[in-house]
Amino acid sequence: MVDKQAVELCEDSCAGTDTDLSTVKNRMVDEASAAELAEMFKALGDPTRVKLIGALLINELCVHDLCVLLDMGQSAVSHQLRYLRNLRIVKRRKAGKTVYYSLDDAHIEQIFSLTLQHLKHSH
Amino acid sequence: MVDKQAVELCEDSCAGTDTDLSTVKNRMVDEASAAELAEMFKALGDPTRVKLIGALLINELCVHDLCVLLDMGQSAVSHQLRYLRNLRIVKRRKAGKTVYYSLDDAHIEQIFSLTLQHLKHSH
DNA sequence: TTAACATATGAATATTTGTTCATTCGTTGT
DNA sequence: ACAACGAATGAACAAATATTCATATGTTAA
Repeated sequence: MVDKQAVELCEDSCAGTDTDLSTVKNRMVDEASAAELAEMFKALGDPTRVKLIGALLINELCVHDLCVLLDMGQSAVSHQLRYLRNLRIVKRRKAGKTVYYSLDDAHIEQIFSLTLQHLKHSH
Repeated sequence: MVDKQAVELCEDSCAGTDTDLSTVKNRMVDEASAAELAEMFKALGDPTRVKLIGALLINELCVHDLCVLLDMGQSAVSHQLRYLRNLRIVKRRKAGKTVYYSLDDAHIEQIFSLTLQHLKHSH
């Protein structure tokens, strides 16, 4: 009872922001969408993967070239490429021994460059 | 020597993709930008923070209300809000005992909704 | 088949991260 | 001053993560 009252007191005070909580709750992103969004952003939330995507934004490239460009071990690069591939951010094409990677998702480029712009315009 | 040749052989084979590595390297996102991009995306790469932002996208809200909306402890919410505030994704306004949070960055909304669209249109 | 090579993968490890718990900091009302 | 409340914080812990190492695939050439 004491607890409930405390909650209500706060809800009252916050009602001053012109909407009540149930309205916000209804318009909020649902659990599933939140999870998907987070999963997507998490994939982009690592310097190595950002660089991989940044490189593939310019050109289709094989694993070895990505290793040279990022100055990283082959295994590490391969693991991250698999990660990106599982999320369909990146796709691969085999040609003999070498495997070429490229972006699988046009939206990534938009999201990527939109955020790049944002960073440039925020001193 | 043997190693160098191996590298060159691979570079040769990859030259077939119409650009050479030095050209790609020059056009690639630099280390600093990659780090900033990753930092930004990492902030968005967690379900809790996605939900927080999702709620604040609709309305300015106090910590307690966010706790109720997300069904989470006050401490956890507060920690995540600080995280978002350090990256200037979110800002706060004090009013007596309660602190109201809102989005600090218009770009976030763009990035957020662009990615939401993307998720909706990918079966 | 054998050797050489490009890539993939599993296990191990060190680091990072999200939440909880306990406590503290400010503010308001008594 | 005191108690009550909303929010912030630091330490601790469990879970997730990125890289390395060693090894395994699969492909090509000899």
